[in-house]
Amino acid sequence: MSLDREHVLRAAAALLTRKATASMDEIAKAAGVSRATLHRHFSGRDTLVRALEDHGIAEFERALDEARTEEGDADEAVRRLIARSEPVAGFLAFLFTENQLYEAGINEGWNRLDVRVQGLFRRGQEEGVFRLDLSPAWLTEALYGLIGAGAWAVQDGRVAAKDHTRMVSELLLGGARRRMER
Amino acid sequence: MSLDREHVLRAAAALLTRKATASMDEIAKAAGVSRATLHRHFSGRDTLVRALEDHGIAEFERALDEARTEEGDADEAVRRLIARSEPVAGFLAFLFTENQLYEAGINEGWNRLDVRVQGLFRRGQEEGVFRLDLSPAWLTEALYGLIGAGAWAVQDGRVAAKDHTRMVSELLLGGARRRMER
DNA sequence: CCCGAATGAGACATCACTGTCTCATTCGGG
DNA sequence: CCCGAATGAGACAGTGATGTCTCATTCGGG
Repeated sequence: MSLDREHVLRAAAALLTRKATASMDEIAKAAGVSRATLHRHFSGRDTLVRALEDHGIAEFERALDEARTEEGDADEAVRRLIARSEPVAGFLAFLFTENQLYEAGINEGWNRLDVRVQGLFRRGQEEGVFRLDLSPAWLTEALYGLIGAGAWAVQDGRVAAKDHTRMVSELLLGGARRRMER
Repeated sequence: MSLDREHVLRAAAALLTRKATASMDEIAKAAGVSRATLHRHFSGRDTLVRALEDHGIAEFERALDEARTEEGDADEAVRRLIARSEPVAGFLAFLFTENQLYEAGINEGWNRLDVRVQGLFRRGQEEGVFRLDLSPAWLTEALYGLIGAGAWAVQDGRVAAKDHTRMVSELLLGGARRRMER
């Protein structure tokens, strides 16, 4: 049942990320359902967008939980987080471009995640794993941006799906990690 | 004369990046002109978006020229490119999110730039400056993503404007550069 | 100071999208 | 096999945005 819902949301996120002005008709077609059915599941565009935001936030929070970001080396934790986020990268990309969420009331949910991610980078700095001249806020922003860019590149065939996690991890960690003195 | 145009385009890009469904009325207000005047400059929304794309592409191409990306060390060239792109980062962010350009006919212009940026990263790899396990295509995508994320973070007050270039450069180059054996 | 050009404000018809409805058809569990 | 639930297709009115127009006002160079 909710597998249908998941499928529709996924298609909607993919389309709206690429074309934010898409009509309900286009979204329905992209999801492979009729406009009537789309309306039965999500009464109106606002509801759909809200569901997209909620679902994306919930899924990313789950990734954050499963990655156990408080445990182990910070760089390994970041790597786990990216790997866990990969399946929901499409939703992340949507949330990232949908900056409109900074005017509605979704802030609380999103901010909660933001704090956790920033906390992870801060921990890495305190433990001497990450360089100190790049702020946690920026590293967080960069994480979102790179995951989104990666998802988009995969979806567009410019990068192989199996390389997504490695590409994002290597670039972000390579830039964030402190040079080993040696 | 065209300073007005530049101003309007800049405001439109900033607004549309944040809220892609903004009405012409909202865009006009954001630019500080009346809807009638906005219409006198750009006859219709399509025209405006097209102008935004063209202007963004032209400006980025200029940044590419001025950075002289064929000269000197590749990593320094990338740094110059990021620095030159900073003033037009807002347009870059718009182009990046406006992935719709992959269905219209703007491809040619954009592809031309894409080839040049990828070429720069490829040169860096051939000269032993950049690591080989991250493809030029991905590094290019990451460059766009990071510039966009940076512009967005600055516009939102999470990063100081003067830090934009350094933040983006350090992260991207840190991740892309080959480790010096030493 | 003057006059033409540009602008702001608003009215207006048009149009695409939206949300709701009906009805025929398909699907799937019992 | 059967029946209720879900779906697809389409019609329909309501609504908000759009594009065009007019007119009064402001602006800026000569």
